Amino acid sequence: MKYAEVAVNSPAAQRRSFCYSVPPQLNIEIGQAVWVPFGPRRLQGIIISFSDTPSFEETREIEGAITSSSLISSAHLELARWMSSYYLAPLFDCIAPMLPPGFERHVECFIEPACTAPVAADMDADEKRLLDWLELHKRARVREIEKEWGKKNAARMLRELLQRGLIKKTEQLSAVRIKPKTEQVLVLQPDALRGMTGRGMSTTSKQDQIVEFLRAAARPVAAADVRKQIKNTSAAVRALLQNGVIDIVEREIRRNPLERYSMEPGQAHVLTPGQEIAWREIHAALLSSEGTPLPFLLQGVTGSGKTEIYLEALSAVVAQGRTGICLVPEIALTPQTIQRFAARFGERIAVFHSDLSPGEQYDEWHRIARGECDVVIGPRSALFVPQPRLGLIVIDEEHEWTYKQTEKAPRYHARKVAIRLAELCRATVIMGSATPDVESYYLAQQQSYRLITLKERITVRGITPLPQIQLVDMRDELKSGNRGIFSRILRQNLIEVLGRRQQAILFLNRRGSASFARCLSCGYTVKCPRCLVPLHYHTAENKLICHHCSYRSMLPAACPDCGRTRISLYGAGTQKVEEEVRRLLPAARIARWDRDITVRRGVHQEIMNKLVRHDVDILIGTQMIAKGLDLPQVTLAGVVNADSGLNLPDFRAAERTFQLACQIAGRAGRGFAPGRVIIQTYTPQHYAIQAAARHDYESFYAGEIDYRSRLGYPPFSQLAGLVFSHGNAEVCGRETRRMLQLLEEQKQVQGYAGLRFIGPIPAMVPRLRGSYRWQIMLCGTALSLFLNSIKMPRGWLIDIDPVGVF
DNA sequence: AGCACGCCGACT
DNA sequence: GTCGGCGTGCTC
Repeated sequence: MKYAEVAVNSPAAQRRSFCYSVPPQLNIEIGQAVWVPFGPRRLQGIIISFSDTPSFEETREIEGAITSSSLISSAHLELARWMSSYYLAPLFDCIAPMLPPGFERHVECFIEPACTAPVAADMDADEKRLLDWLELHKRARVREIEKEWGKKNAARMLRELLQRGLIKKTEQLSAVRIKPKTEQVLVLQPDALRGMTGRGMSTTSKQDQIVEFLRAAARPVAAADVRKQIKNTSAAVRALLQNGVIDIVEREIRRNPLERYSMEPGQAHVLTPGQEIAWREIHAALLSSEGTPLPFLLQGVTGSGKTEIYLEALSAVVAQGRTGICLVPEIALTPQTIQRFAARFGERIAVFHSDLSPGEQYDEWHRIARGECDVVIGPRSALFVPQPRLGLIVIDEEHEWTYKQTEKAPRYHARKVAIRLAELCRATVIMGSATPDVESYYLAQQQSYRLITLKERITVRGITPLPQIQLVDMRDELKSGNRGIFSRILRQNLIEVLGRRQQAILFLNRRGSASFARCLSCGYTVKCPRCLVPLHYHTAENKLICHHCSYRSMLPAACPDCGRTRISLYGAGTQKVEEEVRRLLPAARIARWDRDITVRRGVHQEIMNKLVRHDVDILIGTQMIAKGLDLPQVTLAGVVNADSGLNLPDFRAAERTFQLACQIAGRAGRGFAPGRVIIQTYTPQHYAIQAAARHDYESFYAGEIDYRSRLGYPPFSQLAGLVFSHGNAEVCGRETRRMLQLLEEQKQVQGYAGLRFIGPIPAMVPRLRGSYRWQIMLCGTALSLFLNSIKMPRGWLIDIDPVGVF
């Protein structure tokens, strides 16, 4: 007897696999998908290994194969196992992103009336109504009944009626939602053609027109295309089919997401001497065949030609007969990048992301699996496409936090997973950024990565210096009685830009903007007396709370610093900025670009087009506009509130602020006119602000790494976040305190030195979907290993290496 | 997730 | 007394 370890698609499975016996007649391999019995139902599972001895006493049998061959390569399976153990995530959840789109299917439950005559005596009115309703519908989904009668009520009634044998429960697999798309093709039958000519072609009947059209095309033509050329063809086509003149066959067609992008073939750029030096080093590593090369960290300011290096490297890998993956932070914001890739690789690229229709995803995945794509571009999930012979993974803008999955398990970081995957495939990794993640830069300093720097910025003006940055101390504005959003100098510059018929970008750091208290007189932000971090305002309790030590206080009536009673919750939204600009410059054409207005598909493109056509003078937006915009007419970039992000209860706040300020600075002066950047701040002395103003990554890094080492934050330690959610606030508090005690005990038992716990404190989002949320932070080393030894009850969520706050 | 079981408070 | 909420354990 043969046994198989199966990763089953059930939250109950968690990180375990389940052992099943393999029926002798069933021929299956590792990585194949199977149906397995699991409790009372059937689930999808993936075979992860075989053995001759069962790892469980009473195994059940695999019911059958879903696919005829393996879906997952051994490298990917190994990657999934590693992710499961490192991120403490269910094994199946780690495999799921590697499966073909539309693969996951669940069993639906149906209810139908049983044949037995109902005994009316012991039924209530609702139950009678339900039976009548079922009699009418014959067969209904449990979901529908729940919707009609309410979840709890439905569950109770169904249980009782089922027990009394008045209804039957049946199961059925949910329908396959994604299939290959096909079209009907008209094929001219060669011998039938002779008969036609014999009959004379003088008439221009519909039939003749169609035959003539097909003959001219000299190949099978889609019925839809014929219909487009010749109107009202259906009767004629039917007749031709009946007479055997043509045949109609189904042909599989590809849904091509690249059709949305224009694909003008582009020429390979000539590398500048600076790029040439960088490229030579990477090229040498790509050619070398000894083991896995060290990952590259390519540091270069906006416009220094990182993309050109990526393209060169991918071309070189493709020339070796291998393939590449290029990760981008957010696909919707990178049409220009995709266009450049399409120009270089033409049809042999694939775009893979969740905005594609399910059909497009399906087609792209299978194209990739067949080895038809040299390069796959996509967000973090594109890392898991079945790219054969993977030779290179590019991670563009590697510092971006979109590379961390936070909302669902596995809460992985694409950078870390990419490096692990590259090890397994002996592939190279190139990470690029103008402002590398401090942790990445540290690893480069430690020689774990190879650092390559591109220093020159290239625009249409040739090698161009970065735009001049001016810091504006907003406290001075307050002192001189200006309580507006804009400083006098920013106002002046906006007016000038409009006068010169150029464009401006106004950037607003909205994260946490309304959630801390600031004195309007002196600019002081209310801080925790114990931890000195800004207190965070929680609407639910109407209190300020410290996210380090749970200190609480009311909103102070007077400023603790200057004593005046001008404390208020600080924050200005994009709408407010827009109003202000309209008041200030009534003639300006303004566009707003943030999360609120970009839910609809195509809105990005709409705004982009307007900007390019110069139908917009001033663009106002949040983080979203900091990235990727390449508009030559933009000569002014204003950061309205550079330091509002600095006050977030997040040790990466300074890093974020620096990165955003640098990115914004990169937006201005990309055309023929030089650009200007104005940064408004209440803390001009802060090293992140100072460094950003000088475009000085090195000095930012020096300040930041010093801060991190003093506080023992990453890269000098590892973090893990534990979040507990529960409908009852009391239970939440109790359970998190119990967990903290358990953690402390385990720390003692296992002798973990240098491990500390922060919390329990309410999560940043203290209530979510009716549940209260509390969190505990762990700061130490080898946290996956440590947490592995702790039993996590229901309701806990684990985030290893969290980015941002919960 | 779903389901069964068992424990306590609120009622006929 | 018992109905039903909710916490807990189990699924190869």
